[in-house]
Amino acid sequence: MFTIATYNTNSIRARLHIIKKYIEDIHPDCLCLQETKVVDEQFPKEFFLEQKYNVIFKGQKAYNGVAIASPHKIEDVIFGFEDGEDREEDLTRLIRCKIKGISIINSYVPQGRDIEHEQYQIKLNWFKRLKRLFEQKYKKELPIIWCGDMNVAPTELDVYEPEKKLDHVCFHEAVRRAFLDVVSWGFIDIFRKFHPEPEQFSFFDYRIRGAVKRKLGWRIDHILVTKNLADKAIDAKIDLKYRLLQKPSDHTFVRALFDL
DNA sequence: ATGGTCGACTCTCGA
Repeated sequence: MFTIATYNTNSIRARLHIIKKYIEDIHPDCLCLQETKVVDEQFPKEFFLEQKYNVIFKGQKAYNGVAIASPHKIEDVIFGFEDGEDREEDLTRLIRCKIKGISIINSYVPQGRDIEHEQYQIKLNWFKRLKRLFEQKYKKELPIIWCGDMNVAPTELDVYEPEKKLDHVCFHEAVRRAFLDVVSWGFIDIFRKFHPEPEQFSFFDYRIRGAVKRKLGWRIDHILVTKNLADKAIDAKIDLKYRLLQKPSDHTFVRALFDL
């Protein structure tokens, strides 16, 4: 059995009690975290060691930050794309490694702010760079997991009132096309394989009152896997329970299980 | 219902 989970923490230091409970309950073989919002000197490394987890991370002050934690050996650690275009920020948004022979790519894709904003072009370019990364440095026949906060609802099933989100940076046609182009390299949306039904959301904006109850959410946290892993997948879940345990945060854990 | 809050950090930003 191999379990991978992804969670946008929106400050790892504010969510340690949630992560502790999740590790105790689920004991994921790989936990991919985004928006840790902490510089490396202040990263709660000791917390993970207490849970008997190894951890790799890179962050910056106030924004971004990614980490991968695992009870197993974490090998071949790389930050960023290493494509010659890496800005400082990219190193705190993309973290890659290998665990038990599986290549793991954990990404916190730039949100984009507004379709007119230059940040949106950076976001679209990010997906181009990811596509190139997979084409040049990975082999789709091998076991690979690309997961994280993609800041994209890929289809109209993945957001409430999609007809009103056409100009939203997480649903705009260009961003969906850019994301699906990376997926087309050789990935399967393993969550969707197990849950074709609507209203499966991983993110609820806490500014909207009663968003969970009213099902006003988005599915923007994804786990994509190559065929060889998809064939061994047993189940996938959105662990909403852990969101209800915390002070309003926005994202929750998404998890996939494999018979390995 | 087109809302409003949280976290980090400065006196506001990003989501």
